[in-house]
Amino acid sequence: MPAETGQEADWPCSYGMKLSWDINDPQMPQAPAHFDRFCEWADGYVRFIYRSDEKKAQRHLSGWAMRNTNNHNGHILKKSCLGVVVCARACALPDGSRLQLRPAICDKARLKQQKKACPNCHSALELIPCRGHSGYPVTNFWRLDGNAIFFQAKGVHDHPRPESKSDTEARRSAIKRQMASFYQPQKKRVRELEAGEDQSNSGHCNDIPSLENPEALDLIPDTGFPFPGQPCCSFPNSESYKAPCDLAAFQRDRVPSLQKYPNPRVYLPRPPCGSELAGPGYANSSPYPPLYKDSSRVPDDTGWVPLNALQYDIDAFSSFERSFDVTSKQHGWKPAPGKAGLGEWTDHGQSRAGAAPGPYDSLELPCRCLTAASPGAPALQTVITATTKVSYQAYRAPAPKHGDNARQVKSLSGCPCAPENTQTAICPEALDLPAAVATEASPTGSLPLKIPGDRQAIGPPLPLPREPVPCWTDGAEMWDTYPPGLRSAVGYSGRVSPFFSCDPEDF
DNA sequence: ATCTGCGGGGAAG
DNA sequence: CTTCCCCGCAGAT
Repeated sequence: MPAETGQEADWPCSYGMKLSWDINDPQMPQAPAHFDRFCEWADGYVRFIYRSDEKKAQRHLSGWAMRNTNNHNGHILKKSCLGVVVCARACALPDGSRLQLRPAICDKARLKQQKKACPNCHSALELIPCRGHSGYPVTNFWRLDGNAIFFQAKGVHDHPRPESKSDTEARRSAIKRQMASFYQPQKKRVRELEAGEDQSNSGHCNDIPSLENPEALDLIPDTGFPFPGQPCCSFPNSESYKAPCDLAAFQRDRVPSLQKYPNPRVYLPRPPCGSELAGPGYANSSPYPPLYKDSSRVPDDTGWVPLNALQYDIDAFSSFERSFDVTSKQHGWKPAPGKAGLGEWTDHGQSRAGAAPGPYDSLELPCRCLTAASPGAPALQTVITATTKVSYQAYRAPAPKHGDNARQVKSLSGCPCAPENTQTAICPEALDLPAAVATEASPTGSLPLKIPGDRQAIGPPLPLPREPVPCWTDGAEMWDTYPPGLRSAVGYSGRVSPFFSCDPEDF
């Protein structure tokens, strides 16, 4: 029977990728020998098999903002990515990072969210849609079968990570707990202050702006609170990790070309490490062919650092909107160090032409559950894309035409990632290691042929880790017991303090 | 108020 | 026919 083994804890590779299956298969692997640990930031064409009692899997959670999408198949839940909400001006937060809010899942709530202003510079917020799957949003599929929950992701997120839901929830609960004993006394004080101060709320700061607003607690820096940081997935393949990642160069090459487009949206903080390179969508439709040149450069680590640990909560900020006018004094976008001239985010438009992948780079380094294997190994070879009520209910075997090929590929891949080297399990991001790059698609620059639908995935080898990433969470309950912040307890404090302290110079 | 899942239905290839 | 997406409904949080 399937059972998690002790060694599984350190298993750096996805079991889901080691088995040959597709979410649409009539029969899923029976009694898997092992299960994957929950991957909150699944990205790329990956598959995981979770225990049916895995809480997060049961809830179909994801760090990405995924909304339910009807696939007309009651057995398979399909969810598509909503992208990320960012400041239209790409203003830099106090710590230099960028705002990356989690889009509300509910349409109405999302519209409402977008009407709000950037909590940092007050300019408009912008929703960057996900186009990581051949121009369409990345999709995730969930299927409960027996004692396992099968997960399959299709597409490579082409945008920064939004704040994860678990981060938000954990942060709030932790902060609330900590503030519990502090709240009452401060609340009283705030009221006293408010009573004696300007009520206009214009360009004004309160010492303690939002204790009145529970949501605002999200903005309160809590240096003593260990953020979960990004869940760390292991880097299965040391080779791919070292790989050609010359995303920095790639980016340099790409940026100029992006400027030729109407609405270039460029995130430059970090090397793109590959999503576009590996993603099928980009492989065949991106106007910016991947170029690999100088691989000697080590990408800097500035810019789009995911703010998972500390995302501004728009609602929370509402109180600030009422109380402060930061617009006039707020600094605008600042080029990331070393990226001057390249990081300009010029696009303020809301849409990208057609279904083509957005003309912008994603510097954010989404978690790639490097389940892929060696650079030459095919990624997940999904043949059947979504699930259609008809095909699924008919339980018809995968079309031989493509299915056979896919199977072959699958068997070949077999998750060669083998890295069982637990050392590689260290989160590269935490170590500031250069992002790994996946070049499988075409180290030489050649592009995979355009293949309709998911079959594209078969062509390009895997979406290799364009970044260090990892997504394993340590234990289902890790969110309740944050490990020391991998990314930034300090950053959190830094980003928020300005609002909290209301230092006049910060506004 | 939101999240989440379901299902109808239309558009596009 | 397949695959996508949008929309509304309803139950759960």
